[in-house]
Amino acid sequence: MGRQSAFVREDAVRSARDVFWSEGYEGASMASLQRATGLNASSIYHSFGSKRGLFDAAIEDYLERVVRPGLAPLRAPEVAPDALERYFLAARALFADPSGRTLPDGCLLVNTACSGLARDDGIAEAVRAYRAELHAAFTRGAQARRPDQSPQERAQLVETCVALLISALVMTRVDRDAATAALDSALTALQHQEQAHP
Amino acid sequence: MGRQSAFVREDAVRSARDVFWSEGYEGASMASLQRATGLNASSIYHSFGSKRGLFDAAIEDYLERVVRPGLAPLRAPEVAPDALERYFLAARALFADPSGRTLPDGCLLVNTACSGLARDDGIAEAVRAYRAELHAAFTRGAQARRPDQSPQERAQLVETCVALLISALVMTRVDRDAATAALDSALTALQHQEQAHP
DNA sequence: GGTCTCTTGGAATGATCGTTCCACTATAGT
DNA sequence: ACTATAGTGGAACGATCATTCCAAGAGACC
Repeated sequence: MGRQSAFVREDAVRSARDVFWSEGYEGASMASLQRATGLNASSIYHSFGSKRGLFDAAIEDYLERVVRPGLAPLRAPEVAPDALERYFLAARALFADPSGRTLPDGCLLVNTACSGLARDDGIAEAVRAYRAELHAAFTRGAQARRPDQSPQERAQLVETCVALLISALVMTRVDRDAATAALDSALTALQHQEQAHP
Repeated sequence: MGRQSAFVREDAVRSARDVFWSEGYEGASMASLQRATGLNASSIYHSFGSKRGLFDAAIEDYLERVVRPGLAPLRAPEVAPDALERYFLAARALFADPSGRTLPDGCLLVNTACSGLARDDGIAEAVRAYRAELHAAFTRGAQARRPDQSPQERAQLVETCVALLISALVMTRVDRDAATAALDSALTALQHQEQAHP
C-alpha cells in the first residue's frame, strides 16, 4: 500500500507534546514543532491534518504517559491506604527539585485551560475529563485511607486536594516555594484527617 | 508643552486590560487593542512604549480596579468576622451567574501565570505579589473570624482557601459547575472551622 | 500670530504565522 | 519489473504579527 512512514508516530507525538507543554499551543510554532519532531510540515499535515490535530494527539499522550502513570496506584483494583499521601509526596519531590528541571512548566491541561483555546468545546471537554480523572482517583485514595469517613467530609477533602494540586501546578513557573507549600498543605490535610480519628 | 492627548489614559488601559483578560497577552493582537482602545498604534507606542508596556499597565489596572476592590473589606483597618465568608459568597455569585457574563475569563494573572509569559521575571514577580495579596487578605479574614486559632491551623486554612479560589479561576472557562463547587468547598471549610469551636 | 513640542494618522517594514502545493522518492501488491 | 499508493522535501502561499517612520495636526507659550 505505498511507502511507509520513516518515523515512529509515538515518538513524534511525544516530542511535540513537550513543545506544547513548555510553549503552549499558540506559542508553539510549526517551525519549533518540526525541529522537535524531526518531521517537516508535509509529514505533520499528512499524519495529523493540522497543528491542532497534532495538539489533540499530544493531549492524549500527556494523559496516557504523564497523568495516568502517576495516578496508577490510585486507579488500581486495590488501593493502598497511603496511596494518596504517596502521590502528594512524589509530587512534592518533583516540584521541589532544586534543579528546576522536573515539571518546569506545570500541567499541559491546566495551562491550556487558562489559554484562549479553553473556549474550544473539544478542549474544554478534555480539561473536564482530566479533572474528573484526578477527582475520581483522589476519591479512591481517600476511601482507602478512611473507609468510615462520611461522603460529605470525603468530598470536601478530595475537592481540597484537587484544588491544592491545581494551585501548585499554576504557581510552578513563578514561585516554586508557593507550589511546594500548596502540596505540603495537602499532605497536612491528609494527615490531619488521620489524627482526628486515631 | 505641545499638543495634549486626545484620550484618557485610564480608559484606554481599562479597554486594553479587558482584551488581554479575554484573549491573553499573545492572543491579543495590536489590531484588536487598537480597536478596543480606539487608539492608533502610534499613540499606543508613544504612551506605553510597546505592547508589553501596555500589558504592564493593564496588570496594574487589574489589581487596582478588580482585585483590590473585592479584597477591600479584608484589607480595611477593621476586619469583620464574616468578611472572608462574604468574599467567597460574592465570588460564588459571580462564578455561578447563569448568563456566564460575569467573570467569563477567570483571572488575568492566573491566566498569565499559565502562559509562556510566566518565564519573564517581571511577570513572575507580579503573579507572586498577586498571590501574596490574596494570602495576606485571607489571613486577616481568618484572624478576624478565629483570633484564638493556632497559626498552623490558620495557615492551613488560608492556603486551602487561596488554592480553592485559584482552582475555581482556572476552571471557570471550561466547567462552571466545578468552579462553583470549589468555592462551595471553601465556604464549608470556613464554616467547619466555626462549628468546631462554637 | 509665530514657533515650538508633543500627539496622531496611516502607510510600510521585515519577520513569522499556519497551511498548501507539487515534484520526487520509496514501498506494497500484482 | 510495473504500477498504484502513500510519505517526504522544499519552496511558496497569503495573512497577520509587532513595530517603525514620517508627515500632518493641534494645542501651549512667547
